[in-house]
Amino acid sequence: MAWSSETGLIACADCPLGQCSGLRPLNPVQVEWMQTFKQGELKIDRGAEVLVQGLRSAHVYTLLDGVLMRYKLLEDGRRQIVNFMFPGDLVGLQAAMGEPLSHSVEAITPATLCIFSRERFPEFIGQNADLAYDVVWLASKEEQALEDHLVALGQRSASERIAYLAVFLVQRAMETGMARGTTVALSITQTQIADMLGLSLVHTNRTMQTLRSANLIGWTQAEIHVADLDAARDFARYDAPVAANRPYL
Amino acid sequence: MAWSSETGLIACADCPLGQCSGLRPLNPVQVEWMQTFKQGELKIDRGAEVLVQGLRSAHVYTLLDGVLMRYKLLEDGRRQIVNFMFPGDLVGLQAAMGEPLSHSVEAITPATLCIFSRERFPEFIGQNADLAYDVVWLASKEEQALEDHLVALGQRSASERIAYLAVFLVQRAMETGMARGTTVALSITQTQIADMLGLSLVHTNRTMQTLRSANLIGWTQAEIHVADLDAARDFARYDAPVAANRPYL
DNA sequence: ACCCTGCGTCAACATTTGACATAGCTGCCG
DNA sequence: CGGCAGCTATGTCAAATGTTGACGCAGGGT
Repeated sequence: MAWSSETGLIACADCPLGQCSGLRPLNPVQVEWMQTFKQGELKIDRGAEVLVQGLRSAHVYTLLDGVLMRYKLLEDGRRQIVNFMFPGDLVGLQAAMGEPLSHSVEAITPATLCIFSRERFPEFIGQNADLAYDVVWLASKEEQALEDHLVALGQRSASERIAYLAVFLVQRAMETGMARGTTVALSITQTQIADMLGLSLVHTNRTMQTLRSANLIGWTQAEIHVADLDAARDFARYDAPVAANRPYL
Repeated sequence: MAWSSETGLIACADCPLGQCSGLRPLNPVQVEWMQTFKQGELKIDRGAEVLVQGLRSAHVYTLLDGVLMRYKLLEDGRRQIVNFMFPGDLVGLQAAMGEPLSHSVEAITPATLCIFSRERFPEFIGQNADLAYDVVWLASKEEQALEDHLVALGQRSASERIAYLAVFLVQRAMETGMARGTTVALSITQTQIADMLGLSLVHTNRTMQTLRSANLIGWTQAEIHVADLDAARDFARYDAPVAANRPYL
């Protein structure tokens, strides 16, 4: 409280992520420890870039609010969206390793991020075993998500892919308290969907219409609505990962 | 030495990975620390399963010698190979997190693995900051590899994908000292290539023939040979990641 | 009010890729 | 030795997906 009133920033003790039912709250010692590493906050609009492919970033972030996407660009302009990031996700782990980034990160909703120093990251990991473990946990989960995306791109048909992505996004939104029931207010363009799933824009459009008229996936500019999650999961042949208690920093 | 002669196992001080030019050797303190965690070795043949999707494993491994593949199966039998693993890679990080595995791991050459206890992994991470950092580093690198695979599946044509995979494998083999020049003796079946790249077996076969007659990629049952690495990289539009000094455990 | 621009939609057509059937080759094993 | 299993190779055809170009609608700036 003192911290927030002095600095105008959110104190770690008041971290909004603590309210999030899908996330495991930090204990008081950890909160205090995190607080010493918090450097500030970043508030950005939809469309703003957080990190740029190829550069080394001086910061690592935790996403406090909003949704981001990570993508890679080829020189010829092709874009592959690699994953979407929800509150509690660690942004820029590669930066923490002192490496140039292999991808860019852009906000797809207005977003708030918590800023940490890249330089102090080794110290951060070294001095608190629990949190080091959590970092590994998050990295392992991220890897698991990418595996699932790989399966989608490699093995599934266009309609299965779109159903898969809808289920994936709705689930992540539910975990992080961003969903009302099974509906998520999230504006994702069809171009973004196409770039994530490796489909052409037009084919994405056609396929989405088919799924919509089959009443499987209701996906509009404004929101994603999956009436029957189980039916959609079944159609996409996607086994939902068990919602473990996700840590955050 | 004492250790190896007493137990018949390789002592960490004699770890074959220490000879590998692409890997950063451990310092003596770390070697000693690793030694206390080493539980044994696993020697397996081509085709043997190391880890099985859906199960919890009691062990985590480091690959000492050989090549493995990680894959996910769908209930209907479709298989997506997620990545290949080379000496020095950490196998079963998810197991270390106490989670059921999201993928299986199978040897594609005879292989030797170093066995660590899953239960003691938190302790391992907690008591040695350097090594904890290395674990995060490895996880981050693995994530980067999966990103590259995603770009391949999402954005590249069949021939680009095959060229990409050839370059990827040759590079990893070169880093780990498994290549003679730009040739790698590694038996990968076309079915495996197809399952990795999301192509049908038949189309994979045809495309490989095309690449072979164009003298871009020489890929046979017995070995992968890329005469001109730069040309192949260029064709696949694949930017080789800088070969940083990879740690190992 | 105007003109941008971004986004979703539609139709016609081209291309890539997959499916199926079949055959040759090799190594293994009884 | 014969036969089976796994792998690579070919041909033909069908289906899935990509490409191009055009239209309308909404929002934002001048």
